[in-house]
Amino acid sequence: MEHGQLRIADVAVSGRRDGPDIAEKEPVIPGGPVREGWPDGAGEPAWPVSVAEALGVQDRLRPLVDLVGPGPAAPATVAGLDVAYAEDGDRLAAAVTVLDARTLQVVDSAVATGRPAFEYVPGLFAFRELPALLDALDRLSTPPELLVCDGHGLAHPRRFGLACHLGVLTGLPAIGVGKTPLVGAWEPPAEHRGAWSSLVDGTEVLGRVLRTQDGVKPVFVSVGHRMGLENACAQVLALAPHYRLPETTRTADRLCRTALANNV
DNA sequence: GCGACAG
DNA sequence: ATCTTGTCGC
Repeated sequence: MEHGQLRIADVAVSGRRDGPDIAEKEPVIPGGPVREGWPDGAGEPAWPVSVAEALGVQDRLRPLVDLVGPGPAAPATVAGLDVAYAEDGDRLAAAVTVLDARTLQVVDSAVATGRPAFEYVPGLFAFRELPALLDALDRLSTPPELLVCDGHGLAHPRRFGLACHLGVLTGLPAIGVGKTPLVGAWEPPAEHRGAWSSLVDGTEVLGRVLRTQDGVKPVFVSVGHRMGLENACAQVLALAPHYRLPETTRTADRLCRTALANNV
């Protein structure tokens, strides 16, 4: 599956490298951009290398998020994405597993290895894993109908978390499922599976705190792209019939870990 | 000014 | 994310 087939948005993904403030231009990753052939804008770098550039990228892509689409009510295939890091944090493996939405069986999968593409900065987390995740998506034989991301979507300081970024870049419906909160206020939902409470920032609803199993810690669900919050939660519940996390993330997690262990 | 802070 | 020991519970 080529980037073209994924319909990577034809937009500038990077930030401008020329700026007045020298201090803010310091590369976050020594050596600069790590990805070649990125669908960058005219004359612009392949990937942001500083915090200032990354913030600029988010600001530019944020308007491209589709908040209208309710999303597929009954997707045939759902993909889970996750990344595992080596102990030294020098190497990583990204995995995508595609499940049959009805049987929850893995019908396709792919792995890509690489290096973290950015320093870990809360709010800029996506820039670390995106290149490897897109590489893995490229290796699938068929595009999935929905992406379930390990991290937040709209529940982000600038309303553009990993799930939004991945959704915009691929054009696919995407939802974010975080294990811990990043932003927003919330109250613990009732103890039973399916119970939820709103994750809010003032009057703005960022997502939902959803209990996927009786008595277990809830997960944080937010819209990524081309999905409605109600539908997103329904999909997550359907994907988590027995465990706290959706089967999509569980299978992807196992795949990238074993891949990392086998140096594959 | 001092914490908090997806993975 | 990753490192860690035992422990509580089904």
